[in-house]
Amino acid sequence: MTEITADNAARQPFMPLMRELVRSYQAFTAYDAKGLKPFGLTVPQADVIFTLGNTEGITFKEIGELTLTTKGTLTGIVDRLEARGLVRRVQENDDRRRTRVCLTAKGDKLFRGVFPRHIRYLKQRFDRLGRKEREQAEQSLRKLRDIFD
Amino acid sequence: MTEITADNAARQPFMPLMRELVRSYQAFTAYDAKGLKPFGLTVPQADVIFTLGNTEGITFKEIGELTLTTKGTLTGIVDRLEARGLVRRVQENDDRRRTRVCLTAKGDKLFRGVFPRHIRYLKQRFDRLGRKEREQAEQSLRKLRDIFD
DNA sequence: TATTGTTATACTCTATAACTATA
DNA sequence: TATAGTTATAGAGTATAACAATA
Repeated sequence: MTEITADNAARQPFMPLMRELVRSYQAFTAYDAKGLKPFGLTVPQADVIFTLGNTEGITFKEIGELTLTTKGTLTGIVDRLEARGLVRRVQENDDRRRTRVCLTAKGDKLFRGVFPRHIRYLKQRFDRLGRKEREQAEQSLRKLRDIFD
Repeated sequence: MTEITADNAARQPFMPLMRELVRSYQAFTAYDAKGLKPFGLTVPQADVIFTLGNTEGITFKEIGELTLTTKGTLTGIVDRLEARGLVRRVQENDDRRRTRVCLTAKGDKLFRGVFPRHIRYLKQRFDRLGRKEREQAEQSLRKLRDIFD
């Protein structure tokens, strides 16, 4: 058990794993963002649109839980989507504190046009992994997530 | 080979892997940012400070390559670190287009104080993985990165 | 001409905390 | 009192492209 100093810290056995996690996410998200850009969507915006797709609308709270976005941030994202006419806010009647966010017709049209195309775009890369590799990666990432949750 | 539509897209076999990649990174980076906050460092700022540690200074170009940050963004990050007296810019003599960024004495002190502590903080969590799991995760993430590079 | 880094623009996202209205 | 969402504050990071200095 040697002490951790500034000089030897970088040699901790988990450092390569941490680096790979960060760099692989950066590489993925850059590719993801690039594919969404032509549709005028940022990654967090697309996350919301894709979450709302094929639903009757979801409350802010639920969207926040699904996308790991805090409520203040989500208000801004939804504001921008609403300004573009892609979603609308609907007050719930049974509990008037709640607001459901729904895709508009225009938003649904975008969802149906963009989502499958974007999935194909991502699939091009993910398909370079074999089934076994994919399952292995999925399992490893799940463990990694558990560590930090 | 069925067509990908908005309705079945979410059932593509790579979707769980993608979700795990994003969520595990989000969980990690939230923990990471929380540990850096008391030192007044953001994640990208710490990335730069840690990259500069134990070096004689590195050029913008190299830092950008190591941290995957574009030059315009890096200028801003370095500006903020310089304003706090943690780094300084040094013009290179052999090629005067290049600027090396170095830790100041204050920056080095911060590096030596924060880096080992932060590594221990991260290690607490990463050590919950066994050696085998860690190596497996590292290997999977490397493959994942290759796909998007 | 090509490269290094800066500047300008214009946003988007972020955390945080106080606030409003409902329950 | 607690919860859902908004607002206010104050950055920080981002992409992009034009730019200056140097090679």
